[in-house]
Amino acid sequence: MHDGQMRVRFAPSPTGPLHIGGARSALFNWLLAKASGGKFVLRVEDTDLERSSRESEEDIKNALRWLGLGWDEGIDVGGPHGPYRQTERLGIYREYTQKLLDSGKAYHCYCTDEELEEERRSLSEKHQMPRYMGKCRDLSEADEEKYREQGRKPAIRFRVPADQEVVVNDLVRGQVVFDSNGIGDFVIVKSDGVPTYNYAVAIDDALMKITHVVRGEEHLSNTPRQVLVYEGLGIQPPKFGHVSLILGKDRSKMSKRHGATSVEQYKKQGYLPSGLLNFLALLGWSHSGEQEIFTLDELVKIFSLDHAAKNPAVFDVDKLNWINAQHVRKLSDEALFEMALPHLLGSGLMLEGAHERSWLVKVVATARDHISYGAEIPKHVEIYFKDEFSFENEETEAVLREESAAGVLDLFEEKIKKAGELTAESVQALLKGLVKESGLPGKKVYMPVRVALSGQIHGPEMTLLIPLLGGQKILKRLEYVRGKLKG
RNA sequence: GGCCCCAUGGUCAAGCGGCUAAGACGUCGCCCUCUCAAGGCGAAAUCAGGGGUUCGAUUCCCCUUGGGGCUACCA
Repeated sequence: MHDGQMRVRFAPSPTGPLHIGGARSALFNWLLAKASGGKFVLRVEDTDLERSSRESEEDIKNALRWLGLGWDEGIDVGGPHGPYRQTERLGIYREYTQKLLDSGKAYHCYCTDEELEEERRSLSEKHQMPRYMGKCRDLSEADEEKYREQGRKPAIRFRVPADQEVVVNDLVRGQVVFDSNGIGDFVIVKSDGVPTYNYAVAIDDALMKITHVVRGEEHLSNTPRQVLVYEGLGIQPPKFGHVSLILGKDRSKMSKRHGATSVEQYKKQGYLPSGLLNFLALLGWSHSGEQEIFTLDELVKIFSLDHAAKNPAVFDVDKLNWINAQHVRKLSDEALFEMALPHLLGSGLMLEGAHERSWLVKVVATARDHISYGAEIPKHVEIYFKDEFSFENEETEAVLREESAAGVLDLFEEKIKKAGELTAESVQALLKGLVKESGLPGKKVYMPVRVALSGQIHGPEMTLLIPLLGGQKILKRLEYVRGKLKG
C-alpha cells in the first residue's frame, strides 16, 4: 500500500445527491492521494442518460466541496486526461470498440428486450443462471443485414472466453477468483451508442492512469468483467480495493428508510464536515491506537488500506452524534456562531439583525458543550430569547407557589436592581448572599429564580443565564411571571 | 437458483496460534451539582454452530447457519 504516488478517483453517477457511502469512498480515495502525494480525480459517470442530471452533478460537487474533499483533476478543474464526463468521451470509447469488433472480441447483438426477457425466464425456470447465451455470437453478414433492414439497432456485446479463471487481486480481500463461464457476454455499448458502466469505467480508469480503484464492495462482482475488458484490449488493469458496505440499523444496505442517507441532509441538520468525515473514516477502517477523534490532516497521516475492514459496518447515529459533538467543542465562538445562525433564523426564535452580534455569539457559546449538531442549538438557547413563556408543567409552576418563593423573588429583584455589572462572579456572589439572607437551602433559592426567569425547571447555570439576560430583561420577566401567578 | 464477499459485546472495532479477549458509542450505577447536560469513576455485555490441523485455537482449513452483494442495453 505504500507504493509511491497514487492516482485515485471518485466516479459518481449523477443520479441523486451524494450518498453517505459515496462520501466514504471519496474520503478514502482522497486520503490515499494526499498521503502519497498523488492525485485525486473526479470523473462523472453519466452514461445512464435517463437518470443522470446536471443538478445531481452540482449537488455532488457541492457536497464534496463542503466536506473539503477537493479534487486535483476532473470535472470543472480539468486536467491532462479529460474530458471527465463520460458522455463527452463517446468518441474515445468508439475507437476501442472498433478494435474489439475488428479482433472479434466483441460483436453486434440484435436481440430485442422481449427476446432477452424470454431467455432469462426460460433459463431461470430450468434453475440455471439467467445470462446471455450468445444467440448473436456468430451472425453472418447476411443475418446482420437482414436485422438492420428490419430497423433493429444493435447493441455490442463482449465475447467472454469460456473456461477461464478471472482473478482479481484485491487490496482488501486478497485473491478472488471467478469462473468466466458464469459470466454471460455482456453489453459494452448500448443500442443508442452509449457505453455501459463496466466498459466505460475500465477504459477511463486506464486512460486516466488510475493506479488504485477503491470503491464499495457492491462492485466486486463486476470487477471480473472489467478485467476481461482490460485483457481484451491488452491493457494492464489498475489495482483494486473493495471496501465493505455501510448498512442500516437492520443490516440491509443503507436506504431512505434508514433516515438521512445523503451528505446534504447531514449538512442541513448542522453536522460539521470534520465530524461527518471522522465518523465515516471509522466505518470500515480503524487504526490500532485508542484515538477516536481525528482531523482530516491527522487522517492523512495514518490512513491506509491495510486496516480496511472486510465486514460490513452498521451506520450508528449515536456514535456519529458523539463524534460530531467532539468536533463542535473544538469550534471557536465565532465559528460556532456561523454554524448556529441558519438554525437560529430557521427556528423562528429571532429575526435577522434583531440582536447584537456580540451578544448572540455569547449566547450560542453556552450551547457548545451540550449539543451534537447545529439543529439542536435553538432549543438550547431558546431560554435567552423568550421573555414570555408558559410553565413547562404543573410541577414547575408549583416551585413558585411554594411559601418561600415570593420572598426569594422579592429579595432577588432588589439585589438585581442594586447590582452593578452582572458577571459570572458577581452573580455567584449575589446568589450566595441571597441564600444566606433568606436562610433557605440553596435549592429553595435557585429553583424559584430559575423558574421565574425561564418557566423551566432545568437549563443553563444561573451564573451563565443571568449575565446574558441582563438586568432589564430579568426585571421584565419577574414582572411577567408575577402577573402570571396572579392571573 | 448460480456466483462472490463477510462473520469478536446492542453498534464501531483491536487481535494477526498461547492475552484476565483492548478501546470507543450506547446502556446501567456512583460522584459532582440549584436543574438538565457535560465531566470523573465504575459495571454489565462479544469470539454464530459443528468438524478438523496443532501440545494449544478468537486466530489456520472444511462444512453448516446467518447476513450482504452481483447476476440489466443501472451505475
